[in-house]
Amino acid sequence: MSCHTSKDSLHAVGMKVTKAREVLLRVLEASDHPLTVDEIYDRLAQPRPGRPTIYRNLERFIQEGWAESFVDKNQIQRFLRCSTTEHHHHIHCEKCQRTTELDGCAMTKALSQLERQCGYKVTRHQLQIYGLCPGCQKALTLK
Amino acid sequence: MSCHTSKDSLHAVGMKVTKAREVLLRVLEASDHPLTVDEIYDRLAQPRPGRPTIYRNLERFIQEGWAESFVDKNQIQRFLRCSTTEHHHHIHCEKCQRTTELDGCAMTKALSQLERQCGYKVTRHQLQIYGLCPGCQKALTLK
DNA sequence: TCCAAAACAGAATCAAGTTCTATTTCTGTA
DNA sequence: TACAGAAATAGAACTTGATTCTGTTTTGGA
Repeated sequence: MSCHTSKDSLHAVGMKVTKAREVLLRVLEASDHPLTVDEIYDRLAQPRPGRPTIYRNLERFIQEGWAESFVDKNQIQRFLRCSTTEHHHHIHCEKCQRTTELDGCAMTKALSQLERQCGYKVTRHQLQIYGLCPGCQKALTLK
Repeated sequence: MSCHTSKDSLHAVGMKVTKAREVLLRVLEASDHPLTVDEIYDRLAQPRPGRPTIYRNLERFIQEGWAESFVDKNQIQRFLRCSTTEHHHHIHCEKCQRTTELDGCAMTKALSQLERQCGYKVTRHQLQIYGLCPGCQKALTLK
């Protein structure tokens, strides 16, 4: 039984194991949708890390590929845990906010075609996909 | 000779023709890359509209489909003029910041395939593509 | 157990963006 | 051309997400 996943991960990349880091990873993992720093803050039991600590560590997590952030439509940064460090995208349910990690990237072909069309050399891209999750679709048809 | 394009556009949608709006549209049109509100502000001759006026009108322009905004990596909102109200994307040069409007959307097929795979009903998406424009590629190979 | 480096706390600060109210500008009508 | 009502602007004040800074605490290897 492995109760030490986060500890091991932290060690593996040479980061010290601190309360703040363990609890932050736990909060991110427990959520099925991306969280703002305020939401993370509210979910932490006292005594809890301060906001600067939260920001600093989330930044580190992103560097390691353990998490991603994006800016939502209210211009607030949201953070979510990723289960893979491979390039991938997410789909967000517009109704319940649930976020699902997608396998791989569906755009590779379209992008190489694009390169030929516009003359640019594509280096990277960001894609946010929004929709209705299966559960919310069902809820709508029942009305 | 049509010197009244912006005036006509404003009338067409029932917006009053004001100095602020004309000058804002002109600044957006004159730039080949997306501008922050501060950059727009700096390009306006005095007496110039205040920041609230700039934000308010850019918002209106976006509603009309005349412009788009996105949040850059420093979390600052940037605005760019669009030549079409059709759904489309842009590619940004990472070196010179130039932005090019792309024809149509290359993702339609990939998204409907995605729907079948993940069970979500896709409602909308955002795509930012980054790369090197033809000019900057050439400049690199000459070094 | 001890020590140096790393990490944290918390107040202060920064700055993008918004709100609010008084004033000005625009445009249709006479 | 003058007027009136509606729309828009000016500019100060405010909100708030995010960062900086300094002194203190924690971590982990020796």
